[in-house]
Amino acid sequence: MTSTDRPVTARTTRQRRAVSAALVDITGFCSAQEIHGIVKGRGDAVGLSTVYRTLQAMADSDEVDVLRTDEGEALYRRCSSGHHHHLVCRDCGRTVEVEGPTVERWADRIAADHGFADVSHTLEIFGRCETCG
Amino acid sequence: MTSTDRPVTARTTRQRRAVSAALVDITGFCSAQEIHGIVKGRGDAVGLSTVYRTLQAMADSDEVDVLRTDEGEALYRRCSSGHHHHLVCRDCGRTVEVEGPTVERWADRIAADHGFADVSHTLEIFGRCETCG
DNA sequence: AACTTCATGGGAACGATTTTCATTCCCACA
DNA sequence: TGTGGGAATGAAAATCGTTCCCATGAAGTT
Repeated sequence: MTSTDRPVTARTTRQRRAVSAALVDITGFCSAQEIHGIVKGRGDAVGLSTVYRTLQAMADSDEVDVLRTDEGEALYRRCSSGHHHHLVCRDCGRTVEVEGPTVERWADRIAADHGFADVSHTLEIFGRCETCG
Repeated sequence: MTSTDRPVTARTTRQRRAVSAALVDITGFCSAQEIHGIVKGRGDAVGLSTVYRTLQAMADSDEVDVLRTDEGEALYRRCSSGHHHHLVCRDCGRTVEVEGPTVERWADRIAADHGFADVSHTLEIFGRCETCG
């Protein structure tokens, strides 16, 4: 009785390969539509719905990171596994993955102090990188 | 030559008062539509567009905090001024404003280490509060 | 090759938010 | 107290990212 019954087996299709390939060449975060554009620009024809589905699946299995624009748009980027945060350039989108035992501890502590359990958090840092200085 | 030319004078209207009043009674974060519902439920008729506009204006002048659902929906809540973050209960929406010199410094430092300037960040902590335990 | 199940894609559907624009309302000033 | 005009309102239409539907095509299995 799984909540969302996803397929038993995951298949390797041309479309999924195309999306993965596009993600490799991306340095910063991209929206689903941008990724769709990149894939299409390469001559690989992939439906927009498929791009969304694939990206979502990859997010579920932690193959990509997702973050949200101020306007609520979802941005994707392939990532290393494990818990980490991002330092994103406001101008060029360049992204650096950062880890922070300090913040993790801080967040957990604050939450505990207030009697909150089962804690998680979101944290993104924005700025302008050297190149865009 | 201001980028977005907003009105010279801000007027006090019945609608804005209604939205402000609704915000006072809210403990956690609410969506614009929920706030619209609350206002309407009280008998004050206010257009949805107006609620959106008012909330946005209040956000611009830091009278309310805005955060985004995982699904990208905007949630509003009145707040104290100054830079702070939130500890939000996943179940009941109860919110605690928290300050964290530690994180602020950490974020600035990380950014500086990577050559990023003009730094800002977003941080929200989620958990389950005692009452919902 | 036959078959079963999953995946695809194009367009319709959705839902939150924004815009449009004709109408109504504040409010500074006469 | 009256009034002019910019500001605010709201109903409906427009946006726009994202998801759903479902007939058709492809993967992997036997």
